[in-house]
Parts: sequence; structure tokens; C-alpha cells
Amino acid sequence: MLSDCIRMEKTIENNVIRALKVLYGSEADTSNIQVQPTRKEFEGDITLVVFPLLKYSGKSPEDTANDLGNYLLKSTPGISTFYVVKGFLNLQVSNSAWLGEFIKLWTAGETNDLYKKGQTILVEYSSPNTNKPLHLGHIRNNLLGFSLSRILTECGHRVFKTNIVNDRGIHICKSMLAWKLFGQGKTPADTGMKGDHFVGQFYVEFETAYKKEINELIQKGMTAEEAAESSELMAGARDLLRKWEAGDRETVGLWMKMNSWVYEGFNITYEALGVDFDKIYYESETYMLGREIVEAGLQKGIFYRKEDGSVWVNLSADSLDEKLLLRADGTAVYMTQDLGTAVERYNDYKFDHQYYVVGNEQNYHFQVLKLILKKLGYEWAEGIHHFSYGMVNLPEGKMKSREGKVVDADDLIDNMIHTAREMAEELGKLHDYGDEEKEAIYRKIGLAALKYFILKVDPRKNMMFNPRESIDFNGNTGPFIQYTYARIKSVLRLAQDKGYSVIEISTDLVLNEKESDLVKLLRKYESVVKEAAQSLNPSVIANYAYELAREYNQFYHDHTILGEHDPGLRNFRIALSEYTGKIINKSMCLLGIEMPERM
RNA sequence: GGUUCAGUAGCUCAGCUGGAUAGAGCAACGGCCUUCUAAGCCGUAGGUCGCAGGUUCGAAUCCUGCCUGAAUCACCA
Repeated sequence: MLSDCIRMEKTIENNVIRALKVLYGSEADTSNIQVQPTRKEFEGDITLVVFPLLKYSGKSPEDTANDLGNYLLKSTPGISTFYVVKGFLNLQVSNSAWLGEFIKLWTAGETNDLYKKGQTILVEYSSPNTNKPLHLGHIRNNLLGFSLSRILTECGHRVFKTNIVNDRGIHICKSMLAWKLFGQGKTPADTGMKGDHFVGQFYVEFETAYKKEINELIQKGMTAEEAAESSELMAGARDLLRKWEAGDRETVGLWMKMNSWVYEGFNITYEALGVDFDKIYYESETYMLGREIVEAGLQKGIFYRKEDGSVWVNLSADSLDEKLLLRADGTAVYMTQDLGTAVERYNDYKFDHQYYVVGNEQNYHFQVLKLILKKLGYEWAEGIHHFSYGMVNLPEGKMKSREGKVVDADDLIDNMIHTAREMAEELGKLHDYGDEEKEAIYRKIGLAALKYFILKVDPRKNMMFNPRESIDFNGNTGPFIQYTYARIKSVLRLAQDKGYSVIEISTDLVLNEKESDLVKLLRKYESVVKEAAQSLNPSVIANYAYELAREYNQFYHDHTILGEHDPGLRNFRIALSEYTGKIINKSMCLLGIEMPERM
């Protein structure tokens, strides 16, 4: 399918090389052949840039373009005429050729051979802490991870989505202590709160009480360090951590109880976002892994031990620093654990690639992780990649969860759905639907607005979110694309009512400009998906879907579909609409965005 | 200070491995619904692509320097 679609450009490239040989006796380098779509303001469809070819022709740009144009006109089927503008050769593709391109797409069906050989790929994303609810930063992570998984799947790979939950450590102990001190035995069910919010509240309570305690100690004349050391609250939290590690029954019981509340809450958020996982790893189960690996590296002399007993690796040869791998007391650090889980995952899946969807604040960590794995001799380390994405900032600056300056995920989702509901009710197009059906549509629209807003920006860049200016539903937005889809569906329903069914498409039609523009865009789909996969960038697909929707709306506005009297042309337009709807749906599906049949 | 990333319209963002007169949306202003969904379409206005050099037929894009911002350089995760 792909090869069919790019055949025309490929043929042109080959024929240019042949032309240069025939006309000028030169062996041209393919890298000098630049074939691209002609800009809207010029006549033609496909442009050959002739500047790089002047060294072969030894002629002026115009003469060279004319020579090549004449050659291509004779040698390349589908080219009807050409225009020379300065150093650009603009080739016009004939009407019937565009129609032919569309018929190829139309009849190709669901074949998918973007990549011939699928690989096994792990995508790790989400990876929350269990001491607080998810916020907008997590939403970006989840959406990117989920979308990347779908894109890679679309490319024919076997993709496994994983999540490593940070369910242990001092932060959970803080919530636990606060609950013991202030919780009065209450549960989320008692308060009607979502479990993750319930637990998060105690985390915040701990931080507030702790800050107060420190301030009081400082008032009494202590330095900040002294105060931190003599804090009873912090000592209590540390004590819980020790008890937890020692397997103290009561502590572990409380830990399990509170975590289970959090998971209930997380699951609701994950479901609302429409993301899921094939396998969830828990840090409480994996944090010990990695020690043996460090020991082995020590034996091989890749790592070294300092006098105090701590283990380090020296990466200065790779222009990085020394890095700690094991504390003097033998306990694991973040890196130890990540080394362990990487090896464990390789053993579990024998992956060709593993993508870690983690914020760019950890660029250094993943650089080191990969390097150490390579030093240890794991060849598969070449296949691990950090899918690094930028932060979501507020107008005030960074989100700070400790200070409560965050945009809560659940609140945001609810707000989006609420806005969708208000707008839809105002427009009143869904009167004949039942409440449940309506709600399902509001949900789709609200989530589309949110997801598209986040996924349309380049993942590598930091992005801004202003809570006071709510996310748009008009213009370059998810709902706009959904609207276009719903419009198409509406046309198709009416076509069916009228008994118009398209069995085959006439090869004898004259396309208007909007129609051929649409065909041009439609045949780009697979190369867009491929580019998104290669550059790890769902925004490429988001922008494509928008462009396609905009193009379709122009076509829809300018030309009647069902009102067309010529049955051949009418059928073509119905088919064009249907296929556009299909591509819009597929593109948005790769972003994890659902399309409504009506809105 | 070292490393990495970013700086494009008032705001939020596109701009592919260098290509023609730098594009969208929002906000502003003006048009288009007795006709397939107006969450739409069309138009007007809005730019020293951070600054300065360099590479070449050609630079928002590549190189160097500088300015600004972010992240990171933890026995935190």
C-alpha cells in the first residue's frame, strides 16, 4: 500500500536520474534529487528543485528545468504538463492520475505493511507515586505513552505497555504517619472521597505539620539543619520506613490498606483517560533487584568500592561523573533498582526496544543507565531509549505538588466534560438521544479537547497550561476534528437512506481542486505514521489529522455531495468522504481519541 | 561553573533531513445558515523567526559566539 502511494514520486526520482544521464551524461547522486509537494500559490502538484542539479547540467536553472520537464513529460505516466518558476520545476499530475491514486487507496482496504518485520517493544509510562493523586504532568505522560504504544502497534510491532508503580519509600510513610496521627481511623468510603485524593490529603497534612514543627524549632533558636534532624514527625516517618523494611505486620498492613485506596483512585483516573497496561510492576517487589548485578560488576572490575563500603562507577571517560550504585550500608538507590528492573524486563520479554516515557528532568539518569548497562556487556542496552518529554508549566511557573500548586487530573477531566456538556446542550443537536448516550458523547468530546490539546505539541518541548483560559473547543482542537468526523458520518447515513451505495468508482471523472487536494493529503497517511514512530512524536499525527479535517471542511463547504446529479461524481464524493472519515478516525485512534458518530 | 534543551504574530503552537512571498488556532474586526451538522466556511489586520557573524545559488532550519529561560550535575525518586 505504501509502495503504491509513493510510487509516483519514486518514479519521478528514477526518471530524473535517467534524464541526467541521457541529457548530460552525468551520474547523479540521489541525495540531490529533491521532490516535494508544490506550494499552494503555484501551479502544479509536485515540485523538483533543480538548483542541486545545475552541476550536472552546466546550464541555467530555467534551461535545466525545461530539459528535465520535457523528459519527464514523455517518460512519466500521470504527468500532464509542467511549469518552470525560477529554479523550480513544477509538475502537474493529471486528473485521472489523482483519481487513480484515490481508487488505489479505496480498494486497498486494511492492508498494513508499514514495517515488514515487527519487533517486540516495551513502553513504560505513567509510573506514579502512591502518595498523591495524578496531575496534569501525569496526564501528559500517560497520553504520550499510550499514543506511542498505539503508533508502534500500527507499525506492526508487538507492543507491551508497562507501568512501574512507586509504592514504597519515605513519601508513603509520611502519608501513613499523618493518617495514624490525624486520620481517626477514617476511610475514603467514610468521607466519600476518591482513594488517591484521600491519601494525598494526608501527605499534604504531613508536609504542613512538618513545616510548622520546623518553624517552631527554628523559633527556639535551632538552625534549619538542626531542626530537620530533631523533627519528631520526620523521625516518625523514618521509623515507619524501617519497620516496613523489617516486615512489621502492623506497618505493612497499613501500607497495603492505604495503597489499595490509592489504586482504586488511580484506576478510576486511568479509565477516564482511557489508558491501560499489559503489566504493572511494583517497586516494592523490584527494589531489591539490581544488587546482584552491581556485585557482578564489582567482580568484573567495572565498578569499585570506596573505603566506606559504597559502590561507584566512574563515567568520567564518557565525560560524565562518578555515580553511586549502592550505599555504604548496602541499600539500593534509584539506579540500582533501575538496573535490576531493566535486566528483569529483558528476561521477561526479550525486547528489541524499550521506551521509558519519563520527563526530561531525568535525561541524565537515563543516559547513565544505558551507559552502565552497556559497560556491563548487555548488548540489548542499545535498544533502550528514554522518551523524554517536557514539563507542563502554569502561568505562575512550575507545578509544585508539595505546595498544592497543581492542576489535578480528575478535576481537569471533569471540567472538560462539563464544558462539553454545556456547549452541546446549548447547540441542542442531540435531542433524540437518551441521557446515557448523551453523556457518552460529552465524555468523548471533553476528553478529545484535553488529549488533543496536550498531544498536538511536540513532546520534547515544555508547554503552557493556563487554567483560567479553559481549553478551546473551536479551531485547532480535538472537537473540531470530531465535528468533521460526525459531519461525514451524517452524510454517509443520509446516503444510505437514499440508497446510494458505492460499489465501484468511475475512472472517468474530473476532480476539482479540493478533491485532488484531499487525495494528496489522504495518501500521506502512512508516511505520517512512520514519521511519528521514527521521531517518537504523536504531534505529527495530531497536526496531520487537523490538516485533513480542515481540508475536508473546505471541500464540504464548497461542493455538494449528495446533491450532485452525476451519479459517478456523487459516488466518488461519497467514497472520498467515507475514506477521509476512516483516516481521521485511524489518526485520532493513534492518539487515543475516540470519535462520536454525532455531535 | 559544566552538560543538555528551548527562544517564531498580543497569547498558545506548526514549520520534515536547508528551498519559492514563514503558517494555523485563540483574541480583534468584517462577511456567509429557507440548501448534506455554523463546534463550520471566507476575508482584514497582526512578524527584525532572541542578537551578531559564518557556510551557499538559497538559512526560521546547519556552524560559531553572545543574550534570555528551563532542566540537570544528590548516599531523593
